[in-house]
This record gives sequence, structure tokens and C-alpha cells, in this order.
Amino acid sequence: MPELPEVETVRRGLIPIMEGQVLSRVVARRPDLRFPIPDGFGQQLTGRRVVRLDRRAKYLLIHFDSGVVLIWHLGMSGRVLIFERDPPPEEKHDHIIFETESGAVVRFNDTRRYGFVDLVDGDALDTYPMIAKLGPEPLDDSFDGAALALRLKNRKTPIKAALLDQSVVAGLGNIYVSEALHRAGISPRRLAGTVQGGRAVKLIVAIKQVLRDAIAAGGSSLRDHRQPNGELGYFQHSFVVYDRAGQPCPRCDHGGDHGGDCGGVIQQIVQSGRSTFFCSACQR
DNA sequence: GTTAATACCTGTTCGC
DNA sequence: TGCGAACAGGTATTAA
Repeated sequence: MPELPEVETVRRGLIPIMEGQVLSRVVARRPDLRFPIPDGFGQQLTGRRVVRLDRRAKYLLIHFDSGVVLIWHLGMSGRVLIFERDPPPEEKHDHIIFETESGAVVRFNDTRRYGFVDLVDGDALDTYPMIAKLGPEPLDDSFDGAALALRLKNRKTPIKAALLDQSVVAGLGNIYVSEALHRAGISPRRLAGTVQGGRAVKLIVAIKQVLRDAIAAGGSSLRDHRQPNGELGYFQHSFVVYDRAGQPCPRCDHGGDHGGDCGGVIQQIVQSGRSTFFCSACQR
């Protein structure tokens, strides 16, 4: 699940638990996730104080008083569990354990192990390869229709694939790309290079709306349901097109003259190996 | 340089 | 009911 909004929800949930706290114990329970866990991972973080939790695209960045930054990617199945006290027994895929001096426990559970952690000096963060090649943050005010159009110009690949490319725009995943394209009324098959001018404006507006709505939903889930299992970042969120193949297109309110009812049915196709959901009646 | 296919790993769902 | 196949929300690497 973790795309930008879920990672942001995790960040916000972790701030009251970790920020300003000294970590009393940090343990990696296996030597690797997607990549090897760096040597001395636990030793480097134990006894250090967390000074700030940031996010870049789908990466959590935890800054420590030693100047070290923990780069943390949740991968595809990564989940963050928080227990302010009395944690239950560790489970099978709880790979990394953080404990704070105030007694809270944070666990990184990742079934498929596509997630990873790494440690880097804060001064070297911007040159860390996976961070360095990221495109703009979609929620930055400076990232507007013109900026998006420029990055899509001359691209021959379908817009669906271009938006999944983290160097074009950083933080979108398979779900929110389908949702944003639907909201913008743009076909996922349209060549990226043809999304220019007004279409690009519509698309960037839709992307920002979809992400902001999802972050808001995550935020309310943090406040409203303190989940007994401590799970963070997963929340009830209804998608308009994602995983709704065969259902009537539920909302076509992105202008046009169909008056909010296009009569279409959500279709599922495969593009570069990934499922795409869209309505061919109102996405062009 | 750009684009598509492949690999990584485990759990769940689907179809026969 | 059982069992293998297909599929799942990400990204680095390889091949074309």
C-alpha cells in the first residue's frame, strides 16, 4: 500500500512517538530486507536522539543528533506498528524494532521484504542515489501544470507509466495514478507527451487533490481509531476506480457535458505489467 | 537517452 | 476440498 499519502500518515503518526526521544534499543532481526541492513545499524542508532522526521516521496527520513539520517522505504508490504506500552509478542515479519526511552515500541513489519533501511550522513543525503534521481514533490506549490507538461514533453510512453516513473514526479504509485487520471478525465493509454497545456493543468490539480484527500483520510484515521494492533499508515479509504473493475463509473465530475453520469463501466487493463483501472467513457 | 521486461519475496485469491 | 497458477500497492537492474 505505501504510496506518498501512506508514508506521510506514518510520518505524522511517528512524530509524537519518536521526535525528540532517545532510542534505548534498536534491533534488526535479520541481516537483510531488500538490501543488506547496514553494519552496526542498531549500535549506530541506540542512544541517539531523534531530532526530526521528514519525508521525500515515499521515503521516510529520520534525522538523528549524531548527524546520521535513517532512510526508510516501506516497499510494497511494509507496515509500521506502534505500541506506546505493553507491546504484544513480536510477529513473524517484524524485522526491525525501535524502543524509545519513554517505553514506546515501533516495529517495521514487511512480509515481502521489498522495503529497506539505510544510514547516511546528513550532508550526503542529497547525493544518495535513490533520493538524487527523484523528480519533484507533487504537493510543492512550485510544481504546477507547466512544470508537469515540461517533464512529460516528448515522452512516448503511456501517461500511466510516466506517472509511475519516480523521476517524472515522485511519490505516486499504482493506485493513485489510476485515481488521478480518472479525476482528470485523461486516458491511461494516452501518450505522456500529449498531456500538455490545459490537460497538464487538469492532471496536476487532480494529482494534488487525490493526494491531499488521502492524507486527510489518513490523518483522521490517526485521530479517530487508535487501532489496538498499533498499525499505522493503513486506513479505510475508498477508491473511485482502483479495484472496481466492472462497476459503473461512480463519479464523472471533471467537467464535460455528461453531467456527472457518463454511463461508463470501470475497466481493468494491464500496462507494463501493472493493473490500471479506468473509465473509457469519460477518460480521453 | 528512453522504454519494456525481469527479478526480488511471501501471502492471498482464483480457477480447475 | 485441494492444489498450482496468478496476482498484489515498488523499484533496481538488465535488455532492447
